[in-house]
Parts: sequence; structure tokens; C-alpha cells
Amino acid sequence: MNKKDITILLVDDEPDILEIVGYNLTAEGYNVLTAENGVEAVKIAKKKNPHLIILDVMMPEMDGIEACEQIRKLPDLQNTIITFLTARGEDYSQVAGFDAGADDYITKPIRPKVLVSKVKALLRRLKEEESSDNVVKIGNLVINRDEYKIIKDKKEIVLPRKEFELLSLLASKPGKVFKREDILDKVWGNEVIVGGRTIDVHIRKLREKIGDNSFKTIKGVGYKFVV
Amino acid sequence: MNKKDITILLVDDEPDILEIVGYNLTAEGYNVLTAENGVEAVKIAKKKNPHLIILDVMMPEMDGIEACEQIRKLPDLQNTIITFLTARGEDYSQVAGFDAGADDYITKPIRPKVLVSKVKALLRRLKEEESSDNVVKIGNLVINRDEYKIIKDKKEIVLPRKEFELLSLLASKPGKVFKREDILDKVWGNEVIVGGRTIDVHIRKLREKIGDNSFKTIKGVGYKFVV
DNA sequence: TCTGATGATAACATTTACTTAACCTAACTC
DNA sequence: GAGTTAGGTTAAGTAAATGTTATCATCAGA
Repeated sequence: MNKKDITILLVDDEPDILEIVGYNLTAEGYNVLTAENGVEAVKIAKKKNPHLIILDVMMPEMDGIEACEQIRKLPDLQNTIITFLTARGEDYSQVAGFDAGADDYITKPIRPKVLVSKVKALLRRLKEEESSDNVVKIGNLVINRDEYKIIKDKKEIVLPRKEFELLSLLASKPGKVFKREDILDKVWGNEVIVGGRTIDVHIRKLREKIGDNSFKTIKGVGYKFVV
Repeated sequence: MNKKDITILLVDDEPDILEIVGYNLTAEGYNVLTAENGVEAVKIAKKKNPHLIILDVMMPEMDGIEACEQIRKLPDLQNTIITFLTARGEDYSQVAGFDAGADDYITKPIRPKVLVSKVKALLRRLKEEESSDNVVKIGNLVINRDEYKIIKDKKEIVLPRKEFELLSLLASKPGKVFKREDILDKVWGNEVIVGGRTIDVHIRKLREKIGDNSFKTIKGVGYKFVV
């Protein structure tokens, strides 16, 4: 993922902080959103789905801890990284913050350099999590969605996109039969209209590369991947 | 399955990790067992048959990979989900881990929230297998509509689509008599017109494959499936 | 610009499911 | 018990679905 595509939501009631921190993060190439209180923060988080949220603990309207709890409840934001801004020594907030679902905290006064490197570190985690999430193992196959590659019996196999997507779909639920229409929907998208033999040809290529008996045809229905 | 009934075996040589991860998983309601090395892990796994095993790769005595291999050999633990804990960047362990039979890996440093959600995701797989509503059991028959397959006395039987639909219909209400017209409606669709002997022929094939006495003819009415 | 990879397609082959026709059997009616 | 009716059986025919291969347009990268 590119830095440009990373969105950070910055929440503090002091405009000075928003500006200074916002400036530094923008300079690093991140996409920065700001909010001045918890209510606004939750609203923006819901709408924009940021990757990282930096939350001041002490705020009017709704404090950071409550905002954090609210955000954590949203299903789309389960994987968002949340970090608090706390005045040093406010030990309480650290404990309460972790309880509320925070991942880290940054102490005020803020030193921009430190903040930026912390943000980088946090986002690095995000990347890794993504990549580990996108690795699936079925039988002797390892499917790596990030790198668009397959490892079969320790050997790497490179598949073109369509073939990869198709395999990836079928292998996501080994044994389950995917109807032709479902396959078209998910691999080709439901606007595209392709000829009747297109799926077959791709299945054929997969059979060639991955193994003939991994793909079963259910006539009149579709295909399934078996281990 | 209730969370209380789910057992997780956590294996790491660092007590800190055992404590922190153990605490989080226990707080989620899981049943947590711990081991400090591979040997102990295998022993406990054998005895307690946990649903999920979280294995540190680097350990004294027996490392995680070897432990994983040993565990995978045990017949009772074929369906156990195994996930590794690996230090970031230890790319080697990921591949070797998958080879040894692991299903996933989690990178250190551990973010408790992420770990918990990953554990949930892994266990969801387990649940899905158990409670998929597209599987019907009648007597010694298992009808799996997702996979379009029939299991009779632990043996898989492959049926063509019409036969599958027909069996599936009749077996949906064992004992109930389905009128010929109803069968035509549901299996063939009410636009199609087929000859008078078509249903009989399909019933015959089912009798051949599933068993003669499972299908009773009610003359002048239709057919029923009996256990 | 050229090259090779990719993905779609057409045309044909092959396979399989499904249907039908023709004949057979059992049961029921009078 | 002959006639009638509904269903059983079989094999063969047909249509539908899928497999296969070669070919072509497109596009990204050298």
C-alpha cells in the first residue's frame, strides 16, 4: 500500500495540535483528516474508514476513551489502529485506553519527529497484518493474495490475474460448489458479459498448472476445488 | 458450540507472552491451556485435544515447527487449527510453518486486539463446518447442498443434478408423499413438459444408488422417502 | 515500436445427463 | 380371469453442458 492511500484521522480539541501534527503527517505523504471532538471523530471514522486514528484523551463533548469504544464497535473499523494522545503521567488514561481497545499511546508534549516515527511503526504493523491475512493455506497449496502467487509443494507458481482470482475464489471454500453465475459475478464482475466457454478455458489452464484432480466439475451447476 | 467449550493451547517459552495472551483469550471466554516448550505442548495436545494451538516458532527443547509436525501426525488432531507466532521478518518460518502443517501465522510483536480477532476468525472456520445449514442428515445419509454431494455410510456418492435435486426434495421431508405434479414443479420447473416415464426413471436410478427400500411408491399419488 | 503475456472467443470434439420409446409387470376392477 | 391402469425397466437417442485447441485482439513492459 502506498502512503498516499493511507488515511490518518487526527482528533484533538486544540487547533494548534491539529495543525502542527497534521502538517508533519501531511509532509510525510499521508492523507490527514481532522476532528475537534469525539462525536465528530466517530462520524468521520464511520464515513472515511481511516487506517489510523490518533485520539486525544481529554476532549469536550465526548472524550477519547468513549470515542474509542464507539469506534471499536463498528465492524468496519475492527482493524483500525487507534492510538491515544495523553499528557505524560496520566497513567490512568493508559490503562483505560487499552481497555477501550486502543493499540498504543503517545505522550504529550508531542515531539513531531517521535510522533512520525511512531506512526510509521504502527502502520508497518498494519501492512504485515494485511499480508498475513491474505495468505491462505489449503492442502499443499499456499495462496498469497498480496503477491499474486501460489506455492505448491514448495514451488512457486505464477498465475495471471484471472486465473489467480478464480483459483483464489474456489479455494476460499474447498469443497463448496461455485455456480457459474457466481464465478462470473465474483471474478469477472457482474457488468461484464463473456462468452460461454470463458470459464472453462480458465479452469482448464488451472487444471494444467495446479493439478487435474483438484477441480471437479458439477455439470449444470459449476465447479469446486477439492483438496 | 459455546466459547466455553473451546480450548486453546498456547505455547511459548516466554512467560510474559503466555500471561498477556492467555489473559486476553481467557477474558474472551475461551478455555486456555499453556505449555512452555514443544515437548510439553505435544503431550498436552494429545491429552486435551484442543481446538486451536498457538505455537511459538522459537523455543528450547523442541521448536514450534517440529512440534507442529508431531501434532499433525496424531489422528485425533487432524482438524485442529494450528497457528504460529513468528518474529517479524522471519520469512523462512512462514514457509516452513506451512509445510509443517500450520494454517496461519501471527507476527510478533503481538497486538492483543488483533490476536483475539484473528483467533475468532480462525475459530469461525471450525464453527462453519459444524453448523452449515445446507447439510441435512437423514438416517445414514448426509446431503450436502453446498458441495452437491451425498454421503452414505461414510462413502461419497456423486449424483447428477436432477437426481440430486429429486433426492434432496424427497429427503427434505422423510415420510411425506410428494405428488408427481409437485415433483415436476420443484425439480423440473413448471414450464418444462416431460414425458410420463421421466420421474420413474430417475427414481429407479436413485433406488439403484441409494437403496431400493428408501423410496416407496404410492400408486396414483407419488413417492416418498423413508428412513 | 516490438514482444510476449493475457484473456476472450470461435469452432469443434467429447462427455454426460436427461428423455423417450417400447416393452414389461403388478395390482386392481368388474 | 380378462381388461385396465399405474408404474418399472431397459436401452438407445438427443440435447445440453463442458472440454479442447487454435486464433485473435489488447495491453503492459522492454
